[in-house]
Amino acid sequence: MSTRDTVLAAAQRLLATDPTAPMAEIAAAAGVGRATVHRHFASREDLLHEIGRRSLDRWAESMTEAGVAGAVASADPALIRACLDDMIGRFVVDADEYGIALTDPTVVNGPALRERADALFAEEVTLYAAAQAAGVLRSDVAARWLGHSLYGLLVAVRDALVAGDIAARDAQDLVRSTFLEGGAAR
Amino acid sequence: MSTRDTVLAAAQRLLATDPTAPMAEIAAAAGVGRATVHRHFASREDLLHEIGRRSLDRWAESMTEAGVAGAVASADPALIRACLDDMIGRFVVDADEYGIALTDPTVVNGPALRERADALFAEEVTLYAAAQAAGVLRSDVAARWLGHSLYGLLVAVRDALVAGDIAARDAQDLVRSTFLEGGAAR
DNA sequence: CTCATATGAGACAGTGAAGTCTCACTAGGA
DNA sequence: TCCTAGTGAGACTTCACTGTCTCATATGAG
Repeated sequence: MSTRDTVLAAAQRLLATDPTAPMAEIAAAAGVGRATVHRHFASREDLLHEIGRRSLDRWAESMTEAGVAGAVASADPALIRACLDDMIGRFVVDADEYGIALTDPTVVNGPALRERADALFAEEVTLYAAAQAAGVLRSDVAARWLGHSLYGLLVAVRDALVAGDIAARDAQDLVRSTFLEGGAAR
Repeated sequence: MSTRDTVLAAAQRLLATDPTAPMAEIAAAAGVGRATVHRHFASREDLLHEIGRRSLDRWAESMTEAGVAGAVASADPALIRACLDDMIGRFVVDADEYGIALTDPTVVNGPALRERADALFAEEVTLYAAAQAAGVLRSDVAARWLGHSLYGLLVAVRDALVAGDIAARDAQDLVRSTFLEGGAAR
């Protein structure tokens, strides 16, 4: 792994728990001199921006790999449901690695990133809308609300993992099950 | 409203979206001089601590008013369900007014606040556990996970409101319904 | 009116982090 | 061997924020 990637990885890990961690700490966590960090990222903002960009890349990638576009186009309930399960699983993994961007406004800072995040969310919502049309998801709530609620569950996973209340291997099924079936007894 | 309360309210509102907002911005948002803020709160940490304390107060108050202790003691499914609905509604209102700062390390900073937050969460979880025992909530997931997922939905509400995707008056029912029934079609 | 209290505005110094720069060292290729 | 690129360490400047202070002003009670 290149020095640049080492720094990025360390920064992602560190900033997830402390978004205000100074550059010196990030450098130390990466096992690198402070000057070296600045050789690869002109400013702190540059570093944050790059993390945000990568997070969005991963988000887009996960939707592509889950076959969101195809599932939406198919309008097939079984395919949509499978795509949904797949995508949720990928999101849980992503959130674990790229979790910072979840709640921190300092990461997705620029208007360009903001706009791209909105576009990705809109793409994600097309799946929810298709799922509603196909009878997979309920239609009495806004498709965008379903998107927000899944996002909220990803935040919940992070908190639960930090608190040690769930096992990492259970996270995916927990989110899928809670997102789809809720918490009420059957 | 006293100047002190004005500052606190402004700080809560501002710090909910930007926990690093400088004192000058907080003062400006409160329509007050920077020196005045320092007259009421010796340091920034004091201010944050007070916000954290008040938020936890409100949390505790909401659980008391919802009758959590009584519902748990009763073990009555109907009462527990009513208490749950009541509590969720209060939490949605609280989250709107007090921000979601309860997991932000910059707000809940001291070990004392941290400990109290843990205790309150534990108290909340007793309701989920009682609900599981009474057949109101599903028992195949950890009670603490249910707590985290509700918190996640509160985050979702905030985001959805900011994005303009839901109406404030729908928030309570949306959270109740999503928390209990999930997003799958019936 | 008089006075006490609270405030706004602004000046001030201290602090910590960001960013720049230099210099010496190391590894690897020509 | 020599040279180049990348690095660590550290000095240094700049800057934003914090916290303190002073002084003039407003407001309300007596």
